[in-house]
Amino acid sequence: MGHNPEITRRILDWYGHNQRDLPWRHTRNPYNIWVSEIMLQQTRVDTVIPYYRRFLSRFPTIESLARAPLQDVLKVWENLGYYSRARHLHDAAKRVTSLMGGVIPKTWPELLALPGIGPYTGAAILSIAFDQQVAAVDANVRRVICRIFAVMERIDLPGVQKRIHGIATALIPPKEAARFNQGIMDFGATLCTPQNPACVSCPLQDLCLAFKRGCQSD
DNA sequence: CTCCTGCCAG
DNA sequence: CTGGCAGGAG
Repeated sequence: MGHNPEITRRILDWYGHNQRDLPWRHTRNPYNIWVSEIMLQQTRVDTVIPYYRRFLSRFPTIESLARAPLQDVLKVWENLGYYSRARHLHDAAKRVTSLMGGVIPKTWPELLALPGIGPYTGAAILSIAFDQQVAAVDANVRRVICRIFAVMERIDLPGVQKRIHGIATALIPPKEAARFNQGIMDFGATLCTPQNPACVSCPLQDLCLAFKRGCQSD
């Protein structure tokens, strides 16, 4: 579909020089990655960091989380908002511990069956923690791809979503899904932003169809 | 599909 | 103060 190794190369290269030093980037522990991804839903990186640290120091393993009373979990989650995320996380930890021997599943259907894990979070865990070749497509990735490939259709149409996902998948370099997914997300979060993207300093400027057409705001 | 949640920009 | 966002649930 949109297989373009040059785009991939430049994103990886950009990421190599510009990646943010975030606590969850120092681990591949699936439980830690999972906690970070749940917290990152609808919540900014800067807000999440202290909660992530505190949560993992209180509940360092999935078993310790599963064992804890919900009230304790909610207490650590206090003021982070979207408390159903904490309830679902706790619920899922109990299921994994009691039904799956405490091992976080490595397959799409098993992961998606856990509460709080949808298509995005499932793909993030599979790629970042388990090195599987799946695209983790969040709002940042959608925006970046729509710009580079000048996807002008309404982004909420299922067919368009499918096409974006196909492009994202085609861009993943062999064996590097973890780095690429995080790279393109960082790229969208810090450079190819919703408003006022930094096109002047963008390493993809000459390949970006939206820039070429002067419509990066659409 | 519609709804939900809190934050944050307008 | 309103409305848009964003990912998942129902």
